[in-house]
Amino acid sequence: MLDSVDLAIVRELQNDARISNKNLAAKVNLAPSTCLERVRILRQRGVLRGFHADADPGALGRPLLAFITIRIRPHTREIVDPFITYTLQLPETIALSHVAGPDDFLVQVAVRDATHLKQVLLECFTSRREVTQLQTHLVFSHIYKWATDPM
Amino acid sequence: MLDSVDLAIVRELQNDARISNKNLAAKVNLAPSTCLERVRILRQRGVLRGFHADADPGALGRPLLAFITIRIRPHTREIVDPFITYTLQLPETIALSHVAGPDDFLVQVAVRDATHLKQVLLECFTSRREVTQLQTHLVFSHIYKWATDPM
DNA sequence: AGTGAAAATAAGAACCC
DNA sequence: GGGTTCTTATTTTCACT
Repeated sequence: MLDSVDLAIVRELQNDARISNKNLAAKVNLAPSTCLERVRILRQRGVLRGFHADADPGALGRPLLAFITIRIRPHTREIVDPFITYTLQLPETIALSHVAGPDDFLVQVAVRDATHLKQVLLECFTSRREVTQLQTHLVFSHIYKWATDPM
Repeated sequence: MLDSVDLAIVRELQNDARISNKNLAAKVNLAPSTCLERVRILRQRGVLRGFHADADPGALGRPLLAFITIRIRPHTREIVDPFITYTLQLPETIALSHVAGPDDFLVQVAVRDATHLKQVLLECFTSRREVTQLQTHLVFSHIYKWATDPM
């Protein structure tokens, strides 16, 4: 499906999405026009889903990160779907994972401080009837590997 | 610190890091040269930390995502630091969070299939002496909100 | 800080191998 | 599928406000 040149293109764009097509082409040993076409196809096929700036949450007034594991009951579509919609609409929510395991959801939030976190937990989550259990993991440090390693 | 124009620039780049400077300038009502300078300063100040392509893990041969919560003992620097280094070096690791809460670490992994996941769990984590407890959450769906909502 | 115009550079299209 | 060239567009610098 993806050849080594495609993988190289993806890797470069994972590391720097704002690299110019000319530079990208040079890095992967292609002519600019060929490289442009490859990128276009990768986007069209959904291999490259988007390009996003990574902004410091602290600079944006949300220095505190936390993971919240949540169990809800009953775990039916009628309860699950509205819960997902509700959680995603919260400005504090950064990411939401629907998971199988000890918990049902893993919500990542970015907040101003501990008071703000408490408020989100109590007012947004524990107050909801379907939420039966909730655990909070305060994030000390978070490292994201933007580029996928080869297997 | 950041005025509303800076916030608008950050928001646009979070949504599309490959937007041209010309278009970005038009969206935030600045001249291209002014916009370019603002972006330069935002990068220099560390507000914008980088720009990354979001690639489909499935297309890269890792369709299965999982969160692994890990407790280690003892929780001392001599044990913690090597554990972090070790985990980050695993090709399957996508993200690592050092957290306070019921668990010590939250590791996000991308794997080929259930067999690969089992292998990672058994060979990479449970086999390590410092790992005292481990729980796996298989990810059904994962939604990431790239742009930070205003508070 | 912000702008507009000029020079340098890159993108994108047409065409060929 | 890949490359070269050419036209168009964008980026980036700089003198000025």
